[in-house]
Amino acid sequence: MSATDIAKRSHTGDMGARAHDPEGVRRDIIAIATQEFAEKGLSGARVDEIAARTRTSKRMIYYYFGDKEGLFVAVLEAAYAGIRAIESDLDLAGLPPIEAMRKLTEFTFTYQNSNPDFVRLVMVENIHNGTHLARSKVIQAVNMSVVHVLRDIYDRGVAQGVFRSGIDVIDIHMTISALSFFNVSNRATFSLIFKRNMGSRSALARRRDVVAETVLRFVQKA
Amino acid sequence: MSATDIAKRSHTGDMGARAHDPEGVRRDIIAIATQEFAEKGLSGARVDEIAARTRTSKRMIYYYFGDKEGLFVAVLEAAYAGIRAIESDLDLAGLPPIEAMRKLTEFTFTYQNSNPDFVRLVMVENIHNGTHLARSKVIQAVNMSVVHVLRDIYDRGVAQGVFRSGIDVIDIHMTISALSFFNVSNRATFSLIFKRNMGSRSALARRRDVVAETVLRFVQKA
DNA sequence: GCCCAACTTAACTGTTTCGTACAATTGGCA
DNA sequence: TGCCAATTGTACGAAACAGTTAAGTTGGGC
Repeated sequence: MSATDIAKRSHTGDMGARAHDPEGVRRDIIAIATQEFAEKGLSGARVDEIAARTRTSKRMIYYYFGDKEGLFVAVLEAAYAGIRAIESDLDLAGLPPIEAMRKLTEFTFTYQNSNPDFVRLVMVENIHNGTHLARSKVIQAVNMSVVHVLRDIYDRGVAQGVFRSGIDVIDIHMTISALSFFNVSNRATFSLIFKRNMGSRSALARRRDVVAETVLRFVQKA
Repeated sequence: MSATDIAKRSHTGDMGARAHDPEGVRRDIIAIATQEFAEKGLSGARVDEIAARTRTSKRMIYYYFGDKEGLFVAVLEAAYAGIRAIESDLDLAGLPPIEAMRKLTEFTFTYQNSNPDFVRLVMVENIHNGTHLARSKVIQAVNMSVVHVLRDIYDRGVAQGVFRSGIDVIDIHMTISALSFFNVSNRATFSLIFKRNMGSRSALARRRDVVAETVLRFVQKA
């Protein structure tokens, strides 16, 4: 938000965009709105507040996103798109099943703990019963890729005799997600009740290992 | 919370309360507010709406709870008090460690899935970083009882050689909570993305068993 | 029976907040 | 160059909303 006039310059001539920079404005609005919605929820966030922190004005929010809910949908879409992009870079197909499963679990845990905004947006959306996600066409297919990755790992594990058979991969994914998600979503109340700092570097590293072990013990044959 | 007019009668003459029924009014307000806050969040819920659904008026909310946040704190306290009451009736000390651990896990899972309002209130409170829970003196000790129950089960399991040693009981509790909580908190988005009805009777029973198995595999020696 | 404190009601207030009307600007293109 | 469509800024409206004012009512103790 500081010296942001550079973006204009760097644009090639593909589309007129110098003082007019619709994409940049969109991204700017979404970035700020992400923070506000994640921090205060859908009803708690204020359009005026978002607009004030943007490099542009409130009028632009309505111009690009229609209304507050339209903005929220766009924010959700951007958030889900973020995790997908990184997920595909993991290259788990090359690893032995056990290592791959551990790495996938650790990645999920670390990603969610490093991106509390993402987790909180999903919480907010769930409070609203997923109505905005349902409205979005883009997101539906996004997380399905994880299942394919998981399926490959699991099937290889069963074939090699290191994983027991008969497990639903969605169950595995649900377990990995739940254990990773909870550490962020319930950090405030849990830390308070049990007097733990769940956010410290060491606590996170320890819990990450426990989660990975939990998942492995669930799928392994032994 | 249903037929609650008995309380009036049972009141001794310590304080006048017949047409004046402060406790009844309080409970009524809290019951309605619980639904509204759970459904729409702290900012999303409307005091006027809560008041309208109450048998009394908006002025009473301010009379008894000071302001909207005071009401939310009272709602949170009531919600946490609910789970504690039932938890102590489980009598797990009499069961062998493995059975006790399974029963505790199944109870937690079933309770949370049967009380989505409780789960959603905790979600809402976490979105607000636990500031209201921190303000409440009552709740701090509440959930600690679970840890004692768990400690007893775990220690007996280790002593009998069926559980491996060196596990932090808070980790066990966190795992049980996470796996139970997620099934309610993320039901909307998860069901949508993976096209599963996580709320059906059969899906719940199946998942409950998977969760119990996950916990047992985590603590058992084998 | 009457007085007082607890309780209750309805109408009201001052802000906050989403959303819009309308004017103005900008840059590509004919 | 000058037009046109895509943007952008300013000021405002109308409704929603948390919280309050002020005037009761109710019932129990004296």
